Amino acid sequence: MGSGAASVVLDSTLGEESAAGRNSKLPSSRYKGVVPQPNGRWGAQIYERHQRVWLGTFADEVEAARAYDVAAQRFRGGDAVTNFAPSSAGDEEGALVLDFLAAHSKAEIVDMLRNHTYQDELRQSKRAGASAAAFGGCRRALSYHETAREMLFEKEVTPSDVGKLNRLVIPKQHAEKHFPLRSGTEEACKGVLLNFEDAGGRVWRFRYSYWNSSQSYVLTKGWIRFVKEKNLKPGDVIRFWQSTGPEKQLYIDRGDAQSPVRLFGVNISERQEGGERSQGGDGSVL
DNA sequence: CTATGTGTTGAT
DNA sequence: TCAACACATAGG
Repeated sequence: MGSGAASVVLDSTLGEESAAGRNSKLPSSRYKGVVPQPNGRWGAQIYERHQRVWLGTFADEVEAARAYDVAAQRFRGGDAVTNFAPSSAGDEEGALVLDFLAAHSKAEIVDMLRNHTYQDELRQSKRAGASAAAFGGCRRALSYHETAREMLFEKEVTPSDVGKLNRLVIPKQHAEKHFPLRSGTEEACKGVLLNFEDAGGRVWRFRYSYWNSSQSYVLTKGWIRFVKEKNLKPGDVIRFWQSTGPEKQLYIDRGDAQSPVRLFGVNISERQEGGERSQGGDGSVL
């Protein structure tokens, strides 16, 4: 529970009382649209037409404040009062966000916030949007090192991933999102060949398929060669990327080799305003 | 049982 | 519109 981050700002009017009244008052949030929950978590809410619209609960107060900001901008437009710097059409990143908000109904946005899937959905839309933009604009082909790309996901490889099983398990969640296989078809059964480019520009070809026996998505043929070549050890992190252009070239590289995340020359790997996130898996930076 | 979200009220 | 507070109830 008590995430250390939240500073305990005790109401000065409270003093030291409440010896009898066991229920000390809940701490108010410093953020608009954020309300404390009895269990130490934080709720987000926005009002519309005299009615409260619940935006979900969050472990992190700042995350709740962000959720409110998203809703505020969708519900009330560009001049909405927000906790943190609102997305502006001025910068590329902000324009993307605004487009995304405009493209979805209020109910959809609320749903994403309540389910904590907003970040994921937004990132997905960025991928599509970037492709579309690249189609429209007349730009020369980008060379390898200039290619705009975006990280899809990363995995800390397990002993079995780099062992004698000659396969890498791709976490189901990520596999189904980024490398969908039409189940039931021969595509899912026999698998498909996927090409990945590494940091050195070398192309690796892996067979990608679904194993019914273990209900997992795996990279098989070609994988062990990559392991040996890169000297992958258990605990190493590998990352999967995809170019944001229309070619949708896939990339793979080691996690430490931190290459910058760029989207048309704008570094989008920086944090937005505000704090950190700690929740499970998804909430990543992008 | 706990966590979530609603009913409701008084304030701004 | 907003948040504080109490508490019903959703959900594991």
